[in-house]
Amino acid sequence: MKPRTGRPVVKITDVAAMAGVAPMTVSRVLNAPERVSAETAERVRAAIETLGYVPNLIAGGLSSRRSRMIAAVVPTIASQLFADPIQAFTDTLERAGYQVLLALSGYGSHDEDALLRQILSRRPDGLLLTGAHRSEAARRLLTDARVPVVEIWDTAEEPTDMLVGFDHREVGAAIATHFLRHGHTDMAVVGARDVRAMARRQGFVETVEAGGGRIVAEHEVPAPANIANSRAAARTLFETMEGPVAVCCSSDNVAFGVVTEARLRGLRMPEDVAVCGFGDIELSRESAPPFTTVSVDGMGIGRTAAEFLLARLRGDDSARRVHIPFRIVARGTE
Amino acid sequence: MKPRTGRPVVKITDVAAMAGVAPMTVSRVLNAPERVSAETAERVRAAIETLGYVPNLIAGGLSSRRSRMIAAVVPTIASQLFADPIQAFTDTLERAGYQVLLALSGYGSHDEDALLRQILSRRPDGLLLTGAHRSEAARRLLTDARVPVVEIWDTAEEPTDMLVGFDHREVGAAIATHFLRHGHTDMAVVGARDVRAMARRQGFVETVEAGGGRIVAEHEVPAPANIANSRAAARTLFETMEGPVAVCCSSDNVAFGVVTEARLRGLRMPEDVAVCGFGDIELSRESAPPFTTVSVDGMGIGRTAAEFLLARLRGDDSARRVHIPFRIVARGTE
DNA sequence: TTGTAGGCGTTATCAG
DNA sequence: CTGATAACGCCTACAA
Repeated sequence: MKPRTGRPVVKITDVAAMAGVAPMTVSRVLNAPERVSAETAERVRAAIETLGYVPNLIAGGLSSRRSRMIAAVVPTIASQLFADPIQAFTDTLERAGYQVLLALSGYGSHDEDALLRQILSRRPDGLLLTGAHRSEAARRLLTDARVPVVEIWDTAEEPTDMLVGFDHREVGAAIATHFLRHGHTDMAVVGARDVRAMARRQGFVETVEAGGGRIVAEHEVPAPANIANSRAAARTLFETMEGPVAVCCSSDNVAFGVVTEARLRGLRMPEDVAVCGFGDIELSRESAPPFTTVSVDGMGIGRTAAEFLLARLRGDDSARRVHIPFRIVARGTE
Repeated sequence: MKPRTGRPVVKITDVAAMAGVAPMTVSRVLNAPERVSAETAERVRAAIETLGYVPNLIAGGLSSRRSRMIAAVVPTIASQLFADPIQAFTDTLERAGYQVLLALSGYGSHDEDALLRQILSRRPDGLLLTGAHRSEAARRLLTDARVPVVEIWDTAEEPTDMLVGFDHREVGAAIATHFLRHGHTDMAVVGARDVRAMARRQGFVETVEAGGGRIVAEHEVPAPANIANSRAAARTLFETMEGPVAVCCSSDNVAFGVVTEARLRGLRMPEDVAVCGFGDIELSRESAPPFTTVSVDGMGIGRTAAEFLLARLRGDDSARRVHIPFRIVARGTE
């Protein structure tokens, strides 16, 4: 923006002048071609081509009050976890003529309100937020902005607006049940301490204890969990454990670290160490040995979230909230 | 955007009215607080607070001709490869008050022009592009738009504008030299066929042949290369090879696949199979065994690219082109 | 330090 | 099917 030298950037009036039509007609050729005669459209398109006109969506957005932009907030792209949802979300919206503004929030509770304010100042037509627990201030910000919002990857009693998620406590409980069913009683928890990992942990611990098992160790690694820290935690765990253990990991990265250390130590899986990850990223399937993990349909979540927003943008005001199923994929580490 | 119900979204005139000042004063409080008296600023801030005013950057951008937005185009976020550059780029620009619009281009030659046109229609104040080889049309689009552009992660005789990259052929050559120096003569190439991977491959092959070695096998996997396809390629390679081989992989994902298969087959590394990856992602360091790879300072690239853009935006018009060093990190697979 | 006037480039709306 | 006119909400430039 802001050309300094040479001729200024081409605008709609330039195209209109060259084609011998009103600016509004150029606009129509671009946004509603069916409402322009074929010959006129042809002339206009020729002018656009020779002038190299690129429409100014900032001006268009101000006038139409539609930015044709959807913002998506995810914690990080350093993990594979959110790659699928983002990709599916983006693809679906692009096909509908929207662009996605991707914002990274990090895991610490870096002032989400400030980030939202920044985003909202661009007047997105819709918003995807990861997680479903927001401050009152954030919720007010969002409702005041009157923007459709989809929260994904979590669940809450009262979502801000629309929701495409699952219950992390249930995930933890499912892992516990799975381990218990396979006869494990001594369990360990290794992982990060972000909100959702904590929810999974809680579900796991509760269910283990209710089922007659016990938690023999807990090891924390900083979020987002990397392999190095997870291996370190695993080493500590293996040095102190006194018998077979089933380990509930907060992500596949963590699980990979645990499996790797177990293998290097010659521990048998699942006899000595059972492991379950979370995420079902390629590594869980294609490393050796592959390991058991929780699979969530990330692409489905992304696509559904996009469709919910599109429906709302089409004027369909029904509330939309779905829970996406998850499942444990057993791959030999129990 | 486009509220339908209830009161309309608060705008600058509402704040001005409540604070008893002109709209311009509110604008100043937000954008140049030092030019407003403390008391006035206080009143204005109070009004902003109670009304929940969120500035409209679309309107502001149209007026000021600055979008305060920088667009970044990367092939994918499915690989860890670009996570560091993106993160560093984003962090640096955020500190300077810019937001980053992340766009994914994919690897196929999906019409880059169309993507650029879309992006430019938002009038970004600057652009980061991955790769340095563009069509003439794309270059014209970019120069006509008069936007500062940094190309990263590659090099070219005539970059579009600024450049923070390295020569992929040199990378391939360095791997070849490394293998040759360790006494390898029979080499294989496994990997994707995207532009830059091909450049590395070319540098590798040339240097191997010039150095008296020979290429005994080449295996292709679709881009972006995943572990599964890489393992499959490795299996084929190992079934057909007749002696020790040094394998040049197009990425760490590929190398992980090769190392995994080699380990499962009981092949010794590096005696039977030497492996070198590209990217130095955590997996190369923290999987077992760790493997040799090429390390590039991704964060440095991202930060430098951001700084180049910021300098240009400050009005400094000097050309900026740097080559970022890379190095081979030997980790035991030779 | 604060205010006024005008315009940024496009599209909604209504008229022809 | 096409055009004229008036916003859209803010900021530049200038004036007081």
